[in-house]
Amino acid sequence: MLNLDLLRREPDHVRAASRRRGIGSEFVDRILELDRERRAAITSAESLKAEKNALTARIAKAADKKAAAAELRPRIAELDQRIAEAGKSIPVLDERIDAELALIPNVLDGSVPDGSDEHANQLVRTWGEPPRFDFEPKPHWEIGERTGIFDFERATKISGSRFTILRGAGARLSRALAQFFLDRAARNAYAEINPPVLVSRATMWSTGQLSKFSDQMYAFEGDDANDALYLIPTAEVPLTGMHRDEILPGDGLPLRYAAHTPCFRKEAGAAGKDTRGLIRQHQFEKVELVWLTTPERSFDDLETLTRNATGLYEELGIAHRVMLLCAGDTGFNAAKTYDVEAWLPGANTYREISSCSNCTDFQARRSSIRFRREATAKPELVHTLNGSGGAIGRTIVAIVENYQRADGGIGIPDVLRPFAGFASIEPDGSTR
RNA sequence: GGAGAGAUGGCGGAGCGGUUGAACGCGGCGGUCUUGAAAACCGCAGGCCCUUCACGGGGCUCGUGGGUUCGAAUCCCACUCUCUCCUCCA
Repeated sequence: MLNLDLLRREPDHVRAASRRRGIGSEFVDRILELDRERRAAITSAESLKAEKNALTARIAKAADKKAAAAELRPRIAELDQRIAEAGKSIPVLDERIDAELALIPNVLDGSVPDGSDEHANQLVRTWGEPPRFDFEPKPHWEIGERTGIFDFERATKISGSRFTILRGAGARLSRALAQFFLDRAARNAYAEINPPVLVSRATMWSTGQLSKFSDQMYAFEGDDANDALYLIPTAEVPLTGMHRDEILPGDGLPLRYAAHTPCFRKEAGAAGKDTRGLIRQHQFEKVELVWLTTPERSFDDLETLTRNATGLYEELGIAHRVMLLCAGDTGFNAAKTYDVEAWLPGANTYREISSCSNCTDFQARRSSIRFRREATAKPELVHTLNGSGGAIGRTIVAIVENYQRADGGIGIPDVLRPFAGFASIEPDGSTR
């Protein structure tokens, strides 16, 4: 959620930020007007309350309380009426301001390039060379189906489209990747968390997912709207939600968390995109990395987080590049996002494999996650960062396509072998 | 699912319907003392919002939402959550 105070003090800054996102800025004046009305209502209602409280205190101090109460009761009753009248618009205005504010994306960092879509994203760096093949490299679904490690047909039978069954070496590879990612997260000082994957509406709301992913999430209806439970679209939700409404000691920051969870997305609006293979699934696993950090270091921490993600693909020997997303491509909560894109020989292109974002105080404001620099200091909002480190399904895709052999078998990257327990997947699906 | 108990400040724990935003203890912060530390002693301290250039002033806040009352942490109602016992269960 955007800082209302920023909007009051620097409306032009917010207007400029909206323009960069390619959205209108009429909301600025609308909110400022609502805010003026709201504050006027609060001020008048509160001064009437103060008047009333003074009368009540007089009764409390009077020698004869009954007599004092009898004398003052009519004036108090009149004040009660005026208080109710003066204050009745406040909750309505609150709601309207919140509703407007909830639709405004985070203010972009100055380093984010202009542009409306992915074509304007900026190449930051590349690592590795795309592998050369002396045969025509195949897409992962072909290799996977031939070896039997993916079973799309039966997955469709039991669940529908955009689900995949991993079988044998495929399932083991998935498990090995989860272990590998978690192992590296631990080395990089992330605390491992195993959170619930069903979360309450309040949690979804506070992490800002309801506005961003509202049509992307699977929900279980409760007896009423408030006991609905949502399947998480990413572990970012429970990991940042954990500290909702907390004031953290400043010397404990940054907090770094890693969680391996399944993630669930409806992928509404992605019809026809990535229909083959396991690039875009309704259910997938990943290890998510989350930081709660301080404002002055959050952009440096974003670099570290991104390095943590790319380090995984360096170890796996998969060529990749880091892209700085342009204004139009940067997500709602983020002030700045780096995508890590892995080279996929079957597709002959780079595809997103991790997305690392600094949400600054945008998420923390809605979730009310704060910290104190000193024991006696005023609480300030933390900055939150999140990124995948890494995405298990998409990494399987990258391994299968990059390590495919002419005979239809698949090599396993060296670092993964101790976790997998095998060094290759043979054309018949067996392992060596 | 059934029965009971309870929800107060960072923690523990008080709180006749009226200077209780909240005793007391621990913890925290700042002092005094000390070469330094500890101990002891003294003092300061919740959060949110409105207002003010500022000093300050004001409102809200004792799980949440309603109600009674001139006045509610204290009384009433509903809800939520936690704990104990029973039941069930990976």
